[in-house]
Amino acid sequence: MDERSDRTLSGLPDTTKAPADAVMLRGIVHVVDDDASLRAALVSLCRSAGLEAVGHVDASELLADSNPSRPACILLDVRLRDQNGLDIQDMFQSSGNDVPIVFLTGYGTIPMTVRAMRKGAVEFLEKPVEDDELLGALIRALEIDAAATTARRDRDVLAGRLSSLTVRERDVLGYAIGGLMNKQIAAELGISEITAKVHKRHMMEKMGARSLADLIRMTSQLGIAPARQR
Amino acid sequence: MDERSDRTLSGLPDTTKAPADAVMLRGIVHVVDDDASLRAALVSLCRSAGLEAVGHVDASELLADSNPSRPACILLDVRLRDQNGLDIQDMFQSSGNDVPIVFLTGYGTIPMTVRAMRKGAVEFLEKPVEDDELLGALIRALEIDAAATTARRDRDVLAGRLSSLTVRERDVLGYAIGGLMNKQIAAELGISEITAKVHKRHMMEKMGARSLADLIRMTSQLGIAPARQR
DNA sequence: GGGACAATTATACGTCCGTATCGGTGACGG
DNA sequence: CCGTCACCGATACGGACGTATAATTGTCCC
Repeated sequence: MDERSDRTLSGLPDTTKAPADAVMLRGIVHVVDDDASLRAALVSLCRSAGLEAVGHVDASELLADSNPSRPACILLDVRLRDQNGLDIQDMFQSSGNDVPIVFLTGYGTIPMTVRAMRKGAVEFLEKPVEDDELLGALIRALEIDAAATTARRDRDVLAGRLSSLTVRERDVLGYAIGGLMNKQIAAELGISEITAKVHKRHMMEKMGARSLADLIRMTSQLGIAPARQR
Repeated sequence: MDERSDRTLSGLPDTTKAPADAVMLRGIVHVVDDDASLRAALVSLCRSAGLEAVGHVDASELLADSNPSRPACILLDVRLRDQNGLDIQDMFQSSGNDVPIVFLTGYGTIPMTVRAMRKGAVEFLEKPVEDDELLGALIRALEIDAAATTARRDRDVLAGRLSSLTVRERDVLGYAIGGLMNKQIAAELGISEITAKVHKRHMMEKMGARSLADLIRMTSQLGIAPARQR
């Protein structure tokens, strides 16, 4: 059953022209600090500025729960009781979670700053920090993740369609985006041209691609390279 | 069998698999420091490590001469006599020159580090610096620019082909990469399908595109969006 | 055993594409 | 004045494409 009736140019809902989505689904700030009183103060500061916020003693919950459906950012103390904030950043990265991180530290050094920023930290702030400066950084982080979230969601839709392809359909896709003719694709797979056409047709339907141009844009977004070039 | 012996996806020479190119055309380190003795010491340190290096009192020469044909990087002191290294970084960016910068400073702060790193600095080092650390950073910067240089060169070739198109050919390109049929392109331009075919043919030849897939990859590399989507 | 699905092949029809060949207009510069 | 170039148009042909219709085989699972 095909229920992709209302699709846009690339077969995806047009998120770029739907700011309501990003506004309705507001971001959340995860405050990670093992000092209970400071944590509470940071959380309440966020809330007073209209930002949703929750506190965490450590980052284990956040590392386990990678919920990519909602914009989020992390306010992370560099020096925790039993962990290093920079190592936590590494763990997020190696687990493929690119949630924006705002660092906060009492005893920061320039090498630490370099390391954190090089790995994509949004900010690296020193305690004591101005409220406005901190909130500004968090808002910026949330905006970054809001954009990343919509992009990731689009990408997941495409990845889902891709995974719905059969082996043969996936084969044909690889050659089709290389600009090969049906006849060449068939020869490459050792089947008749007619069969290749059938696979191609099914593939285009499943991918929701209206044209070869559409398909190529989708695959390049998914990082798929042609199996062979014409 | 095919004859794709020495061509890549976009019809350009495969620079990614030609390390000889990056090795033969070695990078150059531009040392910018207004302290003559320190500048000389840094230059000789680079040369002792086999890196080509030249010294500059200020960055005006570098800003004026944007020679993108050769890999380079800049070793920049944050505090110069009459200029701020971070402002120089800004000027490079606003002039479209993305040459990698390694900062060196005696009195650095974390906010300065954040600012520099956020704008793409490769490293932010404090004086006194270990020779190995500095050289490592410079080598990394040169490698970054070597990759950027080849990418830019490829891009320039494509941009050159694009600029060789006539107005009509450029129009047709915009619609063709949207997946429109010749008939639709002709209707869009208010001309006959035959004429549209002619323009398309010339366009494909000038762009060096063997297939629509080729063309789309080129245009996406150039940041060209379809004029209309099918 | 039968239903669902993937993979395969075939014939046939209309459309689209690329190309070749021919011709006409207007603008620009040597 | 004439060559060059951009732009426009037409006819025609072979091949490629998309689609519809139909059929066979094998596998997996209930």
